[in-house]
Amino acid sequence: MVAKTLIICEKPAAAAKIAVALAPGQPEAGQLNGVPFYNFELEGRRVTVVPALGHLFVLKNLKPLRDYPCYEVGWVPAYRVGGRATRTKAFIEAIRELAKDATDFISACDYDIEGSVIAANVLRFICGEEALRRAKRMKFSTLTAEDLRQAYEHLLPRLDYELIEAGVARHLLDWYWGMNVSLAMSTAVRLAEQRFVKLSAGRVQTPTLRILAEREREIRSFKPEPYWVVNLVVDLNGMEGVAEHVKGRFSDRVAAERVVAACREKPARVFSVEKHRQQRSPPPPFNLSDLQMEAHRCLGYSPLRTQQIAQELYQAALISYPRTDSQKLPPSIDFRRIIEQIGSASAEYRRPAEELLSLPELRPREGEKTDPAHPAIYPTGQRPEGLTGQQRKLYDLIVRRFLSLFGRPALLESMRVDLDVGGERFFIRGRRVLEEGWLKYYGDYAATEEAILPELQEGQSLAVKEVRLEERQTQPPQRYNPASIVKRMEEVGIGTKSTRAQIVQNLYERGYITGRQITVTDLGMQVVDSLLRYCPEITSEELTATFEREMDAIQEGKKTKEEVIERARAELDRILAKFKQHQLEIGRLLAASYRASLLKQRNLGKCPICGGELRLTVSRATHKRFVGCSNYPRCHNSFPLPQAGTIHPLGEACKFCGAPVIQINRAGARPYRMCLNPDCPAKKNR
DNA sequence: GCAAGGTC
Repeated sequence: MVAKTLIICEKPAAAAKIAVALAPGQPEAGQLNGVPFYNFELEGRRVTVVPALGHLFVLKNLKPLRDYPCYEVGWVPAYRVGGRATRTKAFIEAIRELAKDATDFISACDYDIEGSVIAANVLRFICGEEALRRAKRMKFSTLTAEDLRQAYEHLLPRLDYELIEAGVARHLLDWYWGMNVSLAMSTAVRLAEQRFVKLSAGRVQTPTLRILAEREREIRSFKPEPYWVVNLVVDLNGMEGVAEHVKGRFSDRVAAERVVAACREKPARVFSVEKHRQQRSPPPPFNLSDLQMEAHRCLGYSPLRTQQIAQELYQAALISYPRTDSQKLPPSIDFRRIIEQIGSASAEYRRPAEELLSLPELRPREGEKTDPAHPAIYPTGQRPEGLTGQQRKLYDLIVRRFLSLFGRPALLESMRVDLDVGGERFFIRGRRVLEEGWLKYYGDYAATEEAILPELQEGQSLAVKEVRLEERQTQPPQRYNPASIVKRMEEVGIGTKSTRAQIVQNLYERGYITGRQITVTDLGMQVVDSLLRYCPEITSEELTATFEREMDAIQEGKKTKEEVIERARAELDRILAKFKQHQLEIGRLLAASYRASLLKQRNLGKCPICGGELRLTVSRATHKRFVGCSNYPRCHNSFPLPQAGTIHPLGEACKFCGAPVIQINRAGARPYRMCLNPDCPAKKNR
């Protein structure tokens, strides 16, 4: 029998690249139940390259989760857990079939902790312990043909068992902490109130919730304080301008009034005119989190939505791999070809593409961040066809960002004019673009607001149209939105590029947070409070850091997986025992805040007639939903509602009639906003 | 039912 090597890859795209790189000619491509694989001969051996689909095996409790602590878990095929990952069944079966006559095995998954676990589980559970023991390892950091061939020629003689052990420990620790604390909270509510509420906690989700809860507390306890500003409306050679007093905020009204009095009936004299020129370089290439931030800012997409659309564009071969941290684009990418193709595919990119192609050299701006496996996100140049509206917009953002990278820096001129009025000093700033550079390629996404001031001379006298005293209030800190909290998670080092957006989404689904400007619900606040008291470890990003140190120790052979697991169990035993002692009290608090959150969720706004709460209500007679007043039967105010879709209060009053505004989300339709009042004057003219 | 991590 001819020897046969089975090369196991992390994903289909990697399998294709590895096969093409290693095969002497064109590899023979096959399929088993929709799972691609590749055959070729190399130095007298048969080689088969087959992909996994990420993790094909996941941890599952071995007996029903009735009580905690529970540490009995094992690996099972991913398709057997929940209704998801159904495709993994075909992958497991295809690998089993292709492994039948294999004599040698190579792991060619990503050389990181998860990739090592993916390959090890495939080997152990599909190919057998013997295969796991004898398998060799391809080690590469990019999927270029050159790197892949090198990795094959210099095969590591064994798997990195320490890395695998570290990876398995990570899975177990996350399961132990997450499942047990989640189970403890749900059990507490069930025992205290005989009802089930799906509650969860985890190494990443709980510190994230805590960050949001701390911001919520700052906002709730914020006491706005008044302050005053003095503004000067002046005539700048025929153009109206508003100058600000150099002192900025006056905490004392009397002092501000004195300034106003000092300026009254006096002309303004131009005291000084300062101009500065500054260059602004293009922003770096997109990695996933930068794309998520920018798509939120420019297009209003949630990070999860952006990730989904980017995945679709990747699968349509329009952009490179989106789950990357890298802000770098290696010169091996054929920038000239890509820009040519972008320019010829669409009229709107033709001019920018032609301009860039006329440059002597195409060198992109790069950022600092790197990724071991993938470059930054860039368009492939393939002609887009049949895109949905959202896909088209995200693609446009990616293309324009890419083109911007090659543009010259923009040249901006900023101007500061200081004015003197009766001995009081004011200033006004202007800004204009002298050379557009990359800004014109980034188009509307480049937010450079110009404020062009006319030429003014020192000593020149200007007419003062008005001296304004304005009372303002200090503002509470800004709320996070889904994009900024994902960014914050990245900064504090929790979650991964692939999971952060989903974890934030889970916080919404648990009812812990709500709104695009994120508000933490009573339930979310109580979850954080309870855990801060009884399991503070899980509320801190330090737990991730601790895990990472433990993983490093296992990789370096300083600790064994068993020691690490044993210590975690002992710590959890102690924490969970304390939790259990107080579970009735914890359960009552959690249940009470859960009820309060549900009630608030039904509140859509104030009743314009009696000042009560307008509430989402279901009619006993017809089972249809409508909006009723909390003061019923004293107040009979009510509004009809559309019967399909989910309803979200926006906390705003209609500009035209004062009724609360709601948003309706329907599957397959774009969310729309409406005010509750069917007789609103704004609806009359349609 | 309950995590976090890979993937399409």
